[in-house]
Amino acid sequence: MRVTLPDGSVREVAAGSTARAVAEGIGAGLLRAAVAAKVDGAVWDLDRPIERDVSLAILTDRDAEALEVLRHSAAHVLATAVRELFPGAGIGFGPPIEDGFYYDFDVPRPFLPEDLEQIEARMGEVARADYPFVREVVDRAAANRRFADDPLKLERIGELGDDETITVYTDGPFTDLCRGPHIPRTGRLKHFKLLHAAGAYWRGDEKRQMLQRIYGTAWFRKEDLDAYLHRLEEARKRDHRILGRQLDLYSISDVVGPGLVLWHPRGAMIRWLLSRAVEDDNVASGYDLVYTPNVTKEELFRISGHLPLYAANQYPAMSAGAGEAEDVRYRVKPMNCPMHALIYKSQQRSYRDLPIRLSEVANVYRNEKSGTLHGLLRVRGLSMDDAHTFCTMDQIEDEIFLCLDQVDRLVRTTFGFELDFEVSTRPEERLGGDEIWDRAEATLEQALDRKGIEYRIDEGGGAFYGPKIDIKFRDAIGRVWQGPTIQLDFNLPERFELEFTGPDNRPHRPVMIHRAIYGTLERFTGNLIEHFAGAFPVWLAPEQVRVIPISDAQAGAARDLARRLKAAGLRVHVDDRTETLNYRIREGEMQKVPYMAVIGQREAESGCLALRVRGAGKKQEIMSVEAFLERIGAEVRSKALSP
RNA sequence: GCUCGCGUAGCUCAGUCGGUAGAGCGCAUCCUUGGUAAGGAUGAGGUCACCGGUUCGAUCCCGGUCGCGAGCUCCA
Repeated sequence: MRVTLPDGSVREVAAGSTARAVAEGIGAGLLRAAVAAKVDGAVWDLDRPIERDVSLAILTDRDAEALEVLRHSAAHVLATAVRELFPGAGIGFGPPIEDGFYYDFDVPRPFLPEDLEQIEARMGEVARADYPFVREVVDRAAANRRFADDPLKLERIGELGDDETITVYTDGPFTDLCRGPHIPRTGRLKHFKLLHAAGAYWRGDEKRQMLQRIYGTAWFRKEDLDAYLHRLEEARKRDHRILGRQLDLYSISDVVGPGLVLWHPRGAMIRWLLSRAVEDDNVASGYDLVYTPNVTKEELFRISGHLPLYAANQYPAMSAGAGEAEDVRYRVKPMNCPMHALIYKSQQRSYRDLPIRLSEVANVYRNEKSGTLHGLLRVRGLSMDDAHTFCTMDQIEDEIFLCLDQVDRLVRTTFGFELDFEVSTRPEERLGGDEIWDRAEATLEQALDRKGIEYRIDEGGGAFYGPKIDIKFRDAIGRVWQGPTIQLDFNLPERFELEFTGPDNRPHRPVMIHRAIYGTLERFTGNLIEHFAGAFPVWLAPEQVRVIPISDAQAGAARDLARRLKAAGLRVHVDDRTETLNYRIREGEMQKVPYMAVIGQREAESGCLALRVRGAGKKQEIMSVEAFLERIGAEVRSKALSP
């Protein structure tokens, strides 16, 4: 039997040999590091016999796929411990996930933090017992017998096709229905931690029973585990809900309602600067600005087709205004597109008028489920930087290109975010013929190709009314957020009977493109708070300079300086409270003000300032006011990312 | 929306096995006029989320409501 290794070399081994034997033959170091094997592209257990000629790669603790194997095995060890401590616990699924694993259990009461400690300790014992993970192929009858007491597993077995091999894995006292593969022995699991428990519906279906899910993480090296836990800690410290309060950016009041944001002056400044940035870019890019009402007759959403489909997400209807018929109902708008469509429709359009690009930073309200609300990231009152382009099929590519340009400027360049593109294609149920979809999908891809952008394809992930481009971005600590979307729409033009007159003097239907760059100002601001950990770049900082006189004697000079800086368009405060210098410096640092200009006797006399740069510690620079203005002015103009 | 947990001063949190509460920060006043991350003193501030029940008595026990958190689900 011939085994081909990744370097192209071929080894002759006896049929029924294992990947472990091959690794052993190559070297003791590789054997020690070996976790699993890749056999003809599929991940296998190290000890699974190989019966035919294959290509084989040994997966070591440096391979991402090996880490998945470890985590999946950690889930089994977790289940092993739970089964011992909570006999009779039903077992659901226990997959590896990004950064860890979970396992769902059917138990009479939820797990408490004390339970997790106990379970984690027991997991350690299971790991140290160094049980082998034993793979067995069983037939359906045997599987059903073995899991007779586990209805959740029986359900899964019932779904397996007749052509599928059913395997079970046993580690010590615990046997689980599982496709595998696993680490060879539980002793390989050394660095892990249980993180938290929460309810989770069986198969994610809220109509089905709720299981208790335990989340954990596992790594090959202690440093990796520590780094991950540190990353969690770091993320906690960057939480925009905490920073939002500390920096006095926004609040959400019970009295106003959940998911409805009160923007305080400092947060409002950030929001205003962001919306100005996108509006400036819109105008420069050839969009027209429009404004539309916050409430409309419900009829509008009947025409658009959002009722009844979307009604659950809308605030309930209110009755008509004074003097109108009782049965006229109004709704707060959850989106702008129908109104923009009506602006399009307000006059006859010629193909010569297209594309027509309408943009609006607008408040819309969506009655999101209470459980989904989360600080600024998930709200009910949304400020969308919305735009709708009406164009011909032939113009789509250029219009998409324009959107991608905006994304590039406003998101990638301005904030240094790495972007990740995904094209979602036609779903099963859709509007419009294949010919239109072929063209539309190809056009999206052409625009991306033309811009030299790499992208993934989410096959069948598009909306019923058109394909789209989803753009995700990665923040300073590696977290991925949903960013801009560019969505084609064949439906709304249909429903509103939008037309333009073509060169053939006949009516044609335009295509609509929905697009948001920031998405919503709430979410994007929340992302930025976490990305910058509250330390906004100078152009975006609500307070750019804090002027601090050392003693009362310099208060006048400090106010003069502040006046000069404000005249140059800067956002400046003077902190001349009767607190010590140390105290005021500390407060300025904690408020993350990018620059503090300290004015003592020497500076007051020489017309200079002692500049303290945020985060730079004791280092200070004495400079003239002119030099400072030049420096900060350049940073604001260029939207510099530091300090 | 569902499951579980939580809700004490503006903030962060102690505490009360049922007898109406405490710290630090912040705030106010006074002293200190300070050269780069907390100078000192005094003081004000709480129907212990809200409604109902049990009890001689509830912030504490029970039920409900609202809000928050972790998830599930969904999405910008």
